[in-house]
Amino acid sequence: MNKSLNLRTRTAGGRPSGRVTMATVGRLAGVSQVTVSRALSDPSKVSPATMQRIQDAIDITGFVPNAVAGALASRRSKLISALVPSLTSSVYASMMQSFSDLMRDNGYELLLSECGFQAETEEKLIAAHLSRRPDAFYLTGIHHTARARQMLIGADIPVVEVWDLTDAPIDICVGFHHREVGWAMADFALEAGYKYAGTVSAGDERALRRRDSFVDRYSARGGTCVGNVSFSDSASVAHGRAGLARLIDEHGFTSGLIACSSDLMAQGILIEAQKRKLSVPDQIAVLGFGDQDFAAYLEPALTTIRVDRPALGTSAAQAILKRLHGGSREQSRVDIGFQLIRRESA
Amino acid sequence: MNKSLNLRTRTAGGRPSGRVTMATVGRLAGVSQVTVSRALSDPSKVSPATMQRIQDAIDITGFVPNAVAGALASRRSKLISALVPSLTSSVYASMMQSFSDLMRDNGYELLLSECGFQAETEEKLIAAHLSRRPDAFYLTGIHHTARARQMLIGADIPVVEVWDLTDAPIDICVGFHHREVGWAMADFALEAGYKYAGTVSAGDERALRRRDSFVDRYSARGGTCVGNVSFSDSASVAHGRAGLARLIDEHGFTSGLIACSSDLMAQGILIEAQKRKLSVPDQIAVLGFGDQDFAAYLEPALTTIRVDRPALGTSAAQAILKRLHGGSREQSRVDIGFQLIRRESA
DNA sequence: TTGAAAGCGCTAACAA
DNA sequence: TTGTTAGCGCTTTCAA
Repeated sequence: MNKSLNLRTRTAGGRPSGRVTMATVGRLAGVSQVTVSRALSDPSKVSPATMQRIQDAIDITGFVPNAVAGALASRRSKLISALVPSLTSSVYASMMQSFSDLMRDNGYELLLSECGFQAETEEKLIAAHLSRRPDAFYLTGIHHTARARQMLIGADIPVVEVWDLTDAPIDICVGFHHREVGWAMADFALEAGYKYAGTVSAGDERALRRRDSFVDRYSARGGTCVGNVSFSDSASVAHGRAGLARLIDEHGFTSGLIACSSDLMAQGILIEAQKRKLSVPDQIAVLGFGDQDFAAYLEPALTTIRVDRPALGTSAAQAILKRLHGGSREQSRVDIGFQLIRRESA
Repeated sequence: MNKSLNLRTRTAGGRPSGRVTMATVGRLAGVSQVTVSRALSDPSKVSPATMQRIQDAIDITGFVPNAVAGALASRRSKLISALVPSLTSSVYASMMQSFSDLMRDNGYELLLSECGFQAETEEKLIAAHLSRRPDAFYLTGIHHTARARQMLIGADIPVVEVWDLTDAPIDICVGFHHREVGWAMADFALEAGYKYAGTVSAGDERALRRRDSFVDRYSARGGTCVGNVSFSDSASVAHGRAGLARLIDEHGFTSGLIACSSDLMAQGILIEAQKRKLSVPDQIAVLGFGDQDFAAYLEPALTTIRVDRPALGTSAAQAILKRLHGGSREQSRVDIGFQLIRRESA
């Protein structure tokens, strides 16, 4: 009684619950510190009566367990590091969402940083994150510096590379072949009867790879590629509009299909076409990438490549969890595929 | 020489650098463990020759400092907890970006979770985050459960509440008055000559607060509010389209201004209007909120409320850093304001 | 079912 | 400039 009063006073005062430890709780409940630890990690290992007293003590003190100490002692941080190129791009965000949901359901929190599109920036962040001893690592893409790979391998934790596929993953990789996306877009363009095409792309490496394979296949099968416009930074509606303008004004594009690196670019093209009173898809056909939320609700509705982002996130999380719990050791590769969704814009 | 060889062998082998500690590095460099710690935290406290040997030892071993142990010993985790309603909404993401950039420049990493729009979910996440002993806490909005406030106050760390303003912040708060936004929208509508108005909103509390103050002011000053449509979840283009449809079909809206809870909604309305061949802004005027990237590039360009999201993020970070370094104790409140940007849609 | 003892890998005094 | 000594608050054996 007296004790609890003391504790309440402290809680009301200056530096409170931060100082409450398992030892404090144990003292109040009349048990040792270890018993408190057990009660929290596995209640079945503690008698119901003891459990109750501990619970009361926790309520009184407002005890919040110190996961830092726990992590140091157990060598498990319950933290997952994640590096994404951009927080603002809803493409990455929407897959991150399903990834983190599943992780959190299993007791893991996310240490998230934005790494941009440069491997050197990523390398520094990997070092910073590894010092926090995450239990697993999420990376976007398959291109990393040699030192980054080395550090990651040295850390001896599950590493998942998402959004792309390679024969030599660091550990696990979940994604799809961007080259095949380009091919599918080219085949579609040809089969739909578009003899002329242009491309508008953002500056990231995967987008450029899709574009290159599109152009190769399209040309190889007899299409005429009128011009390629690319921007060094991320996709945006503004770039989409400027992209169509440049295709027309600088490359003499008059009609045909435009293959975009993302739905956002495609949206910009739709708007610029509308402004210039060019009919879509008759004069200008537009093919997006991503099948973002808005794609089906544009006017005309966007024909695009759908990537199942929730599945991407879920698969990545499942692969990590399997390693973490099950403990399987073999490298794994999951091809999530993609799908061309034909709507009205092409 | 021998030692370094041993270490290399271990690194190539099974469980490597994870086991390398400051003690290992020190042994290799011929100094004690503390000297390694000093060399890393403040090189000026160590002689250049020693520094060099330590650096070599680090390179050879691939040593990655254990920040978990560091945090436990120093009681500073260099971690900032952040809870945002949604990762996919670029509105929150773009402010988080500037927040995290500034934090990272000062050596802090982000523990980020999505908390949705319910205070109960948030409460659980707050508890989980606090157990990791973050050095500061970032919250979205000012509505939290009593227990959440209590835990946060008990943690005795800087807490910043962003996106809204209140007279009773937990600690620091940075935002603007949503009520004033509604008033500004109403005043604009009236002064621009729109006698009829409708609203389309997402389900979050701040959006609803803006809408309510819009409706109050607009009606009070003589405008006629034809109808309000709201959705229980987040804003989207699809909801924008459906919103206009419902305003017209269910509320008999024929002409006037539509005040939206976000630019995304506004965009949907623009598209639906185009589809229905209603001219904007002549028959239907549209007023957005947020001034997102795309707003200026829609057709017609969107008239909207600009909130300086980078400034929001930077201010929040600066306030935290000031507390963390300077150590000032007084509560602070920063009104970041907002601005109506008139373009073509209204 | 419970407890005692020994660390986890660092930082923070205090000495030398 | 460097080292010694104590912890930080937990988890992990190992005993009782």
